Amino acid sequence: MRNAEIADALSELATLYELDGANRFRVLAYRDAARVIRDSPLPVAELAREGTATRLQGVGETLQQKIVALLDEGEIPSTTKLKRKYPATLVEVTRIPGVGAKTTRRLFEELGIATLDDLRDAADEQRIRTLKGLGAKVEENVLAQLDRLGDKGPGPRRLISEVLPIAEQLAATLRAHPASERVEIAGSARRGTETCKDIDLIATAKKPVELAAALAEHPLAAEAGNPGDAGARITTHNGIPVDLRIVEPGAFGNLLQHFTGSADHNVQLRELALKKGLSVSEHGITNTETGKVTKCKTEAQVYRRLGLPYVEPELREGTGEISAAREGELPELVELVDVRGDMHCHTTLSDGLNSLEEMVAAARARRYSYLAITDHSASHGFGNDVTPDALRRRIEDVHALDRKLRGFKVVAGSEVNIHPNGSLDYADDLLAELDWVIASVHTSFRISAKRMTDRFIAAMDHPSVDCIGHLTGRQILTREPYDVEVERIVEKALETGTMLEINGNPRRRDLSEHHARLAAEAGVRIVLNTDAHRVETLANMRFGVMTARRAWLSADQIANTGSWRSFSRLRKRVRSGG
DNA sequence: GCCGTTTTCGGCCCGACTGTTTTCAGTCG
Repeated sequence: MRNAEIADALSELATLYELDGANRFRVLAYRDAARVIRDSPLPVAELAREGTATRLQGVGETLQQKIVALLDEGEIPSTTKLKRKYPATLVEVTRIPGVGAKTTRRLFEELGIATLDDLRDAADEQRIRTLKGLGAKVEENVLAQLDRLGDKGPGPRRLISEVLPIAEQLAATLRAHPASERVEIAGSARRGTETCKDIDLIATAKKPVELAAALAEHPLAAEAGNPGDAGARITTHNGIPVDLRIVEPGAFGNLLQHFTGSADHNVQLRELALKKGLSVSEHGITNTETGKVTKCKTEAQVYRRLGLPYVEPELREGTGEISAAREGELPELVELVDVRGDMHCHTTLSDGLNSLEEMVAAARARRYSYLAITDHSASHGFGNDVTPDALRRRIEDVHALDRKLRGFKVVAGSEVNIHPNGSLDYADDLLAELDWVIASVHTSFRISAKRMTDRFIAAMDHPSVDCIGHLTGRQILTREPYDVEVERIVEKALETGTMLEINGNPRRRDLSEHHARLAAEAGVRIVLNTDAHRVETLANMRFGVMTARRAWLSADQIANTGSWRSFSRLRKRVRSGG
């Protein structure tokens, strides 16, 4: 059973407990555990069977037993029991924004509302207002939320590549406005998460109302609330909610820190603060003894006041960064400027849109020192089928171009399919002629985790394979990762000296930050690649760097932050002419 | 239900907003 399914089961049970009026900290414990399990790079089902799932922060003996029961019986016994009391459909009702567990339970017990359809009928017939404490506004909200849900589901998350450029454009406009002083992007976009649901902007301004009005009148705004001196709220034409908050300069650091989050990071930070007699909020840091409030101009001051060094936004996920900060063990994170080359891109030879020469020129314009050309082996329908002869001619072309260039290395490579049996798409002698080989899976996704893992392991055992491409094949928001035993992959990568790629395509981000952290901690060499299919998408390197930073990686853990010479030395096979 | 450089028991973040209330509970981020 996948981590996501275990997490869903615990999360459902949390809601059932909540409906039942359980201690709210117990409910919180189930939700926390669900999140930790969902994000774990390890197979939690196996850990629970071995009795070692308790090493996950937030999972104790009780939850471990419930996971084992879930595996054995298909459902947690407490869930089965509670479902006799509350229909499972009530869990859906609690997902309506504005309707929580308490309200749902009353609607069920006093009006017999069990499903979303029941809820709509009751709101239509104005029966909700007959309950004490609930009125016409609640009915109005319920109907509005149900309509919205019918359209597209609740507040869709979007890829950061869709959201961040809009955030940057809005921030740039506001910065250029004469009324503005400081404008920063906050929220998940600043932390570099895979998806975002909205945009948070934090600003200080000489004339706050004018700056707020500038956002409300921005051409990207389809709807705007009333701009005031505290800020403004708009929705863009493509439906992204944007919140601008304007604050006095003296508390800019507090507000930026608060709205950058994450929620988990902030909770842990406040817990730490309380132990030091300090209470943290977006307005400042209060000494709980004296009541004295300290306001901070910068985030660094916020952290300093709590006795911590500055914590980079990408690390603020509540996954150990606060204790690392206390110990002075925060990593020095890799930056985009550290990246010296891109080892995965495509051209018109397979399914790319630009020529070899165009891709090289674009890489040089990015001030890289090297670029690997890695068209698909294409036995399975990626654009043109790159035959062995075509690949041989390509190798010659690449080498000829490389000889012409000074201070830049063009690398003759290929992204070779791994067949279901673990064999590769080209003959060994041809693979040996290549300077760089990425092995990837593009077909037969639905095989067992064991067979998929064996497939990768066979490829890593091949002497010509330098790197594994987009390990799990996931496409964020649209395709689940395929089942693969990441621990075994990591072990084999270490043993054979095979590198693992972080694919920077914003749809992939694969390795995920969780897998990348696991692999790098084990000592596997990581490569940041874009898998670009046109010159523009070489710029996706920024998303790869975001994943690397969220995986706590420093430049020295990433192979392509060094010169071509040093990169070359890190490959498992020493090649001629390298 | 989890967890421990102030605790193996007694804690477990903070504030804003909303709708319905005359002081607050529920919900949310």
